[in-house]
Amino acid sequence: MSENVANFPQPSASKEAKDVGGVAGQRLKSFLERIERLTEEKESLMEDMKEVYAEAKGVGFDVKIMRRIIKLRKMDPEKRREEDELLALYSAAIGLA
Amino acid sequence: MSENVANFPQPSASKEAKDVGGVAGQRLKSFLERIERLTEEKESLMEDMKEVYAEAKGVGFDVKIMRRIIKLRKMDPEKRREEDELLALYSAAIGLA
Amino acid sequence: MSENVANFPQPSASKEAKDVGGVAGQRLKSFLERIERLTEEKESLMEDMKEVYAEAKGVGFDVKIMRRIIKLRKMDPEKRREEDELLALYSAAIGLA
Amino acid sequence: MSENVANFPQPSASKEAKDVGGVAGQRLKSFLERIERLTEEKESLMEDMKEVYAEAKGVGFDVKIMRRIIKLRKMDPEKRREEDELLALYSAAIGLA
DNA sequence: ACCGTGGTTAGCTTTC
DNA sequence: GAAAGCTAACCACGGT
Repeated sequence: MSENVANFPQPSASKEAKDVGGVAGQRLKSFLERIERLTEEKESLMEDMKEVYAEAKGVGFDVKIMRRIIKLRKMDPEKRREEDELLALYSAAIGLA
Repeated sequence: MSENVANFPQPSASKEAKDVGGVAGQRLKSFLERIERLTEEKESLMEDMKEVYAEAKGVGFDVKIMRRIIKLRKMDPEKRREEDELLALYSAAIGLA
Repeated sequence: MSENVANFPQPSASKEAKDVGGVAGQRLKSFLERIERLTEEKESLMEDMKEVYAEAKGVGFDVKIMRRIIKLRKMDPEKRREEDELLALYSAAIGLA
Repeated sequence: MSENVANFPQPSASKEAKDVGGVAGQRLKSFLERIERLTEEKESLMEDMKEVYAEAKGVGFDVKIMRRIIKLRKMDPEKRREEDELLALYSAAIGLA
């Protein structure tokens, strides 16, 4: 297990609270801001997606089914075929319609 | 990677669909029923929990805060202390109130 | 919106920290303990479920497929049929295998 | 409840399976592709975020705490203050450290 | 009464 | 292979 090597200098007597961390503080802030920027962009895209779904729903498409389709299209065809086969086998074995 | 050793016998000519799997089918069914039974019990408990929260809310307690308290009580005190300390350190370093 | 009617008495000068809340504190504690008891039982059941899945996996069943079966068995047959039909319709419409 | 107004024409005798849906099929495909494009972009951003966290971790920062900080910075300060106050009140009431 | 939002839970991925 | 963290689906609540 690695210790927090970024542990702040822990100055025994810092006069200014804002100095806590010093350079490390700047570094941390930078990381956080990068994350926050990316998060904003991500949320923007998620908004867009919601709008697309809403529009599709507005013209009568079933969103839940659309999601299933998206998933299916994303899957490897071979893997999908195998899983479906196994599902059919299990279903038959227990008498599930 | 281990193959599905429980692969059903795959009789080339089973007369009855319900026979697919045979003994394995019975075994599978048993597993599924055990899971389903446990799931029912779990859902019953979750219902009970919801009722407790509802009652607490009814007499004016804030459910969200209650959940936070539950979480805190569940945490190892030492670990919690360490995390809070680190949080305070980081907060100070970036000037977060 | 209702205020927190359970707001504690907020004694202006409580000598003992443990007196904060008084009767309400007792009430809160009781709620929390009920929740925690139920949570324990729930987690125990979840452990049991994990064990069942592990056992099934141990004899060669595919856990992921088992989960799908469980879901299917839980669904209303009519609703399931409708969804599958819609899925087939959409799939055909976009030329998905 | 609104019916699926986008229900496909359901031609009683479509000669070509790929014709199912016709115009609606094109429309659906378009929606799906828009979603998939946005999803790709989102996943790319998520990759970036993971890299930032990995880099931060690499120089010794605690990722879990960073996430807590991000959350705190995102919260409305006033709301946060209120919740913390309530948490403190409840904690005191039940004698939680 | 429905829509939208927030929170919780379950499933999947990845790490150890 | 087990455990943890993250993501996506589900659900219930509050708002309009």
